[in-house]
Amino acid sequence: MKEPIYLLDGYSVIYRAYFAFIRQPMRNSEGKNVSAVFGFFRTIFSICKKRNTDHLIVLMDSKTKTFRHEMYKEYKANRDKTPDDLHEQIPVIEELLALLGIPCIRVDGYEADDLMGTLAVKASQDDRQVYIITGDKDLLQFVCDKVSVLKPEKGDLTEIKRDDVFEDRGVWPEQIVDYLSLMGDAADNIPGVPGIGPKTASKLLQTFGSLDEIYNRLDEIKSKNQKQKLADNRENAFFSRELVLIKTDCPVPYDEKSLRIKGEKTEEAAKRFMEEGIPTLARELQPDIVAEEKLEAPKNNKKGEYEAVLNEEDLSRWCALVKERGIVSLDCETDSLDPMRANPVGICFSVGGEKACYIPLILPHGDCLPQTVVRSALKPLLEDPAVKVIGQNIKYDWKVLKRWGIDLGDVFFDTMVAAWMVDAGSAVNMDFLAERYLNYKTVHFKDIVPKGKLFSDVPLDEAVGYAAEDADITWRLYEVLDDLLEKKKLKSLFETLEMPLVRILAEMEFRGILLNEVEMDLYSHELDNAIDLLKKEIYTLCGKKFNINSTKQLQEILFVDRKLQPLKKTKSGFSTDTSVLTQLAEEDPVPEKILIYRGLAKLKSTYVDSLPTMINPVSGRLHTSYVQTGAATGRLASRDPNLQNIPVRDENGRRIRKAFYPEKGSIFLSADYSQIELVVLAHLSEDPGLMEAFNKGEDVHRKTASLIFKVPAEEVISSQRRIAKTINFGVMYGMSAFRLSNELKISRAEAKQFIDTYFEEYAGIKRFVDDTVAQAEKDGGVYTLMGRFRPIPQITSKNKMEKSAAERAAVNSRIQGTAADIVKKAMLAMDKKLAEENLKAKVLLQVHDEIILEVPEEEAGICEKILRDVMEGIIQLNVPLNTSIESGKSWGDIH
DNA sequence: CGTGTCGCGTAC
DNA sequence: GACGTACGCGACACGG
Repeated sequence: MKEPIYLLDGYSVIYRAYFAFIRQPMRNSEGKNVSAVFGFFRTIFSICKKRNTDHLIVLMDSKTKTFRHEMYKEYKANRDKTPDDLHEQIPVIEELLALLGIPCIRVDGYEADDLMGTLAVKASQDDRQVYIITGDKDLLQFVCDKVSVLKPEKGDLTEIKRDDVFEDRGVWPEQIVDYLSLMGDAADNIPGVPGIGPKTASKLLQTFGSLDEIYNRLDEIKSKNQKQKLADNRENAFFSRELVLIKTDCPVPYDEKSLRIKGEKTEEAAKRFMEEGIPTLARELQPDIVAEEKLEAPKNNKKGEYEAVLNEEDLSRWCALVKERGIVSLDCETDSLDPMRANPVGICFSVGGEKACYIPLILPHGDCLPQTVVRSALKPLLEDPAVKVIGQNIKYDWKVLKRWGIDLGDVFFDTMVAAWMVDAGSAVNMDFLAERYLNYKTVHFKDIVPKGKLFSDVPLDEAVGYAAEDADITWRLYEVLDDLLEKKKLKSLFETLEMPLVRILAEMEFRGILLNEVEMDLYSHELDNAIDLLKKEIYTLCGKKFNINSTKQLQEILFVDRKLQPLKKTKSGFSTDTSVLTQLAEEDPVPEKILIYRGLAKLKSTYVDSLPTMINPVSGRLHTSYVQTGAATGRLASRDPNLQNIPVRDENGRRIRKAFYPEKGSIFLSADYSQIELVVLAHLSEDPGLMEAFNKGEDVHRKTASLIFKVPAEEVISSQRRIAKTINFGVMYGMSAFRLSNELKISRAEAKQFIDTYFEEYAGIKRFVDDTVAQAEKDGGVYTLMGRFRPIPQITSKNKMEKSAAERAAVNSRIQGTAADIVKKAMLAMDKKLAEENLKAKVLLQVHDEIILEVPEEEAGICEKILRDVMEGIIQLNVPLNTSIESGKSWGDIH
């Protein structure tokens, strides 16, 4: 028997490699996607190594049209265009194949499938074992004793033999062609028999054996429906069969020489892998190769030593150790993800040295110390301002412990916040951070706690291994991230802004806000009636019932039944969003009703019905959670519930705001930065025109209108001001002429004219945009005024769309991020001032450019003054930063 | 039945 | 395709 050969389906493996990493593409240091190059060669290398072979050939599809296109010009017609960042990788792959001397064959007019089919037949006749590496199902038609398919899956290859084909699909390899002819293939645009999928196809073939037999004995098919479908599509089925049948007579060389990897210029190939930013593969070829510049971060993936603390002796030993060191990493295990409801079931500590302990707190979980004993030992320790506490998302632990009776004395270092500052573009959960910075694979919560169970149900040994590990890893991450913050000059921002903010946010969340439940309930019923009425009207107008919430069904109604004009597309059909419905409302009564229905349904489901369920039964208040690492720009996010998107723009929505009210004897005080993003833009760009507008206290939109329409400010009419306002905001988001023209219902040319004039008049803004892009290209990201960095790797993308999206994000990030820094700084200063003045007023909410306080009535006057002074004096910009302050007996009274 | 994705809509 | 940053709802498709 001769050496087995390996036939690799080039494009199939390339595509699978690319899409395997699509959610988190592998990028080299320049931000270029290298997923396909990496995955493709990793597959090849692993075959050569594991199978100890050098008989491997790569087959590629013809670059010109094939005989299938001649048969059927729609062949593969509905395939999406290859993404640009994949397309760019193909020449690199070909270059590397050549350097490595791996045979790569392409024959005009034939697809790789046909080349593989031909070679598979030749080789098996030549007494060789054949392996076909592909992710496509078509090649299964060749599987037999001598031929099997290797399918790349999860970085590994699964071998598919004859029996496996039957097991997976319910048909034998020789039936695969008929099977595919019946079911068709959407990806290749092969019709098949519509309505027959894989299940039915295999059932039919099991009964009848082949496509010919199915049609010979059509009368024996019981299901009328199936019989009809088959009868109607006889031609389609047989035509599909011709397309699916792979050729075995292509003009392709088959000789010992052309089947082998020559493996010549491996050093050059290794170098090339390094250049592409794939050191892993470079080292496969040349283990001692080193990167030109940067060194890998030191990894710490030693296994930790963990112990359970079950007696007073061990407890005091740990307490003494923490006290002596004055610094500890801490992690609480609890019975709920909601920190305002969670009770601790165990606490763990580490002070470094890859050692950690776990103190269980409830019985089934371990023969543990009484909670009162643990609490009185830990309270003086953790409340001591001389003991620095480190945690991963420590705001959570802080709140849980506070409810348990311990108020942390020095919330010193949050590894999650640190990781986010170091790289705002990546994940910050601990499992990810451990792999990234320590090369350490953590135990996952899911793997030790069965679904529906609590952490306290887990046996003590396993619990120790998981929980203590969290404290241990948190400590290790602290060491690495502390260093990184220093190196990246982010330490001061971290220490003076983000870490102090952790406590402020925790306090705001802890306090919560009152919501009038009775009013919400009342409103819910009113909405219910209004929605019901609208539903009925819509059904009557349409002549049938359907689910109005389903965009799919709605499209059917609007664009098929009512024959309205689809105006916009989405990925999977026609859009039915507000802008479309508003336009359609001009010629049909239904869209108008749908708009109203949507508005009410949104209010009801997202706010009116949902908010009351989140009121904490103990405090009677609504406690949001601010996600400090939520936005890459530096903004906060709010969730569970999100109190940063409570409606305000129309009356119906404002009724929800009105249901938020202060405690008895208090009022709400709100301070809102006026136009903070435009002010920031004026400061950063130093554009004289924009600066002048703010310095003279002019109406900036009016001034913009006067500039672009070239009329005196006092002659600007409201429509001109509206356009100017849209452009002012649009510029900060990088709005295109296309979008502007849609928004303002003007022509593209007009819109472009406006934008051009805008940038002529505000030349400083133009320069700001250009400088920002240039600087982002240089540094791979942008900085805010206070030095916060946001990585934007796509800024060097060759994909036009990706590149311009990155440019917009760069410009917007500097503005939005600087504004976010300013508001955060003001929150800190405000909190400090209130404490200094011994005031009872508390900051409750932050909504990006606004902070809201709950203030006892007698403090209203003084607080208003403090608030204004703090907000307006927090930073000296080259234009004034104005604040509008309002107060009220409900949130709805403000604005 | 849970999970992930899409379309849509709310905020700034 | 075409405006930045978020969160969350209902529908739907998919996989067990």
